[in-house]
Amino acid sequence: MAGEVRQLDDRKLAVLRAIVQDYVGTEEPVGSKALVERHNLGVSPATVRNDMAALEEEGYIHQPHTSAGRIPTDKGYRLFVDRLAEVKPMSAPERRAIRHFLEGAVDLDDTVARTVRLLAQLTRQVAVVQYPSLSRSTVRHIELVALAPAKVMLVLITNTGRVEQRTVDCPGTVGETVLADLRARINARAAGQRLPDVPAALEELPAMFEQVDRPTVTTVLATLFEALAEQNEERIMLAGTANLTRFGHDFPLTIQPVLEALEEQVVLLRLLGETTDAAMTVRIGRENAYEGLNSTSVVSVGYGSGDESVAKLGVIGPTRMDYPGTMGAVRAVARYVGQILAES
Amino acid sequence: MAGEVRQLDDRKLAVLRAIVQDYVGTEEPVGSKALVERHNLGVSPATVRNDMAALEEEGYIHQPHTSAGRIPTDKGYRLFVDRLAEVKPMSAPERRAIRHFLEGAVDLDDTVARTVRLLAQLTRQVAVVQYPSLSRSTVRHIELVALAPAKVMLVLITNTGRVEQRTVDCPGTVGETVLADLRARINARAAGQRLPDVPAALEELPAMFEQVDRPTVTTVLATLFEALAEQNEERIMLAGTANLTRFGHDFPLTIQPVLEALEEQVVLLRLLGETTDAAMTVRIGRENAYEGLNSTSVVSVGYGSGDESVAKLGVIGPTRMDYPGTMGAVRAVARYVGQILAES
DNA sequence: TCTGGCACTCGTGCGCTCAGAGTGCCAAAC
DNA sequence: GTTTGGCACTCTGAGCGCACGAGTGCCAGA
Repeated sequence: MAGEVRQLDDRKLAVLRAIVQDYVGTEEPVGSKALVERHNLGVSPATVRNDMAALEEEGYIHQPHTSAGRIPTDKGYRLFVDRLAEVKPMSAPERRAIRHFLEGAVDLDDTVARTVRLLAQLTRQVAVVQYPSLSRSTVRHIELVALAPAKVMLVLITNTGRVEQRTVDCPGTVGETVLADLRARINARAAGQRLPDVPAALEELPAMFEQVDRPTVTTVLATLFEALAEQNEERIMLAGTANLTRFGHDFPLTIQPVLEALEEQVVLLRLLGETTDAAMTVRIGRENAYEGLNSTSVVSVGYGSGDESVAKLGVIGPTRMDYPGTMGAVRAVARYVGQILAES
Repeated sequence: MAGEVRQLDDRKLAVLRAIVQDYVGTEEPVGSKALVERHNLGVSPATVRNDMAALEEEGYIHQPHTSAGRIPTDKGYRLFVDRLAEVKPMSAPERRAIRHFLEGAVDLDDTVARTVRLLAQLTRQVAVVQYPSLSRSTVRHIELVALAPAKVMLVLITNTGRVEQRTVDCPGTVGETVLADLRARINARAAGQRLPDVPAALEELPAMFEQVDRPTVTTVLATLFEALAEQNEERIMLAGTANLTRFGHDFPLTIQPVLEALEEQVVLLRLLGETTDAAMTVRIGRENAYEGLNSTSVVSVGYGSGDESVAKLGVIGPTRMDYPGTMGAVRAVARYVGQILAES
């Protein structure tokens, strides 16, 4: 790989950069003449043509038909992102606006909702935000409420502000004192624990109750563990689907599988799951595992309160997208959501 | 209006019905010859042509160009829905499947999510489900949890299974006993009350506490009332946007405003809000207040646990949609969600 | 009141041509 | 050796003309 790249001298790389920039802007194959006109490369079209031929030979660009201009391939975008582009930072006013908009949120739902809309608007693409994940967060409080003689509502509140709730059908009548006792003991042991550690912390609990009450206790605990484990813990919010209409000319064909993918939470979760925690991840075209997204790129990054990344967010757009701008917006938004979450 | 309709004899109505049915099926303007071939009307094409001319005169159908077939106008669909079509009931296996699918839900979120996906799948259109509204529901329990010396978390649980939560910053330290007292008193008065009635029921509460604690009490109550009033109580879930791709040929133009509308919860809420409670509402084309939905139809109906309709659900599709089938699906789903909610 | 016939309209698809943009290659210049 | 200008070649897309077919409106006769 590195060998291949080394064969391309600086001017060829400049040509590739120019091709990507122009194509992203105009959405039309770019030819040698137009290229020298718009970027002052200091060489003639003929020279550029030679370079283009070399770039095509290496698989970085491709021409749709003979005698049309060139468009970048996935591999070309990849090189562009890795070596030719710099993340474009947000301007100070933009950063202020982001922060201000996110600060207005009243609760976690609202924060996520605002984040996703903001991201969609900034990038003019489809934005995806995963809720702060349960697996990394800790128990703030667990509440038990009697609804009926043999029916209990269980509410789980996490440090990220998330609330999960379940109704439990108990095997027998549940006394108010037993319930209060159970509530107190559960919280004493579970509060502050990371969610995956909770079952272990509560292991010995049934033994501490009288024989009669044990079935109730175990039933409640079972439901609690279920809520903890529930993979539907992984929720996602979406915005900006209207931006799909700006995808391109041949778009009815492109847009259908994308819309389908967006409807499948599982697909989106896996998509974001591929993000390596620390840095920003860019998946270009066929690099995406999901087939329907083969002509789109995904830019994603982890975010979280404090140092730890507890969830991910990202943007989905056509491979022909403004990578520097998109990456800048994604990074900025992730940073600010993290701050907001840390504060609340 | 009634006068105009009376001028159309039975055969003309039959012709209109046939035109609607054919156009919905084929998506192409339907001509007189094709019409007599596919429906045995017992008359010749020429006769049908005369009837068509009359129908066009009255504004029920319209031809895109001279010498093309006819397509129904909004007014034509309206007449079709009002007088010519019968709601097509779901088959027994379909009903069983619906019920079975909805019964698998674990909580309210899940119920709504399943409902909306089901509706989208059945109608092959875009489905919208409003969460059971807070304003009609009653308080099941209100929970207060101390998070920090001067920080309290407030959790509101309704009889529809919905959970709202807020953190409250109190003016001073809050003692555990005061908190327990407050919790008990709030619940004693508010439990079972309809949400709008809660403020009145808690009016005299601050006076029952010692002077020192009153600021805390009023702050907590203020947040509670805010949570009750919050218009964001009105949440909505959406599914089936991928079905937009089946909208029609000129679809890039049609689809954009629709996607925009779908992103705006406010628009959707107003849309469903127009539903009159009892019966099913059908808004055809320009009958929709929102401009972007001028070439779509909305079929919506209220649903709820028991007799009372606490929320609404519906379907958005092209004006050229299968009204009888869609209406049947919407009605059936609404009925079963109501049952499921009543049981839980 | 319905029907068959007939002339008329118009959109669509097909084949054709032509201009323009872009390329590849080659020989000359730097 | 690299760059440049020139030239022939290719291909797409727009524009045009034409024939076809579907569909209509109207009229005279049943």
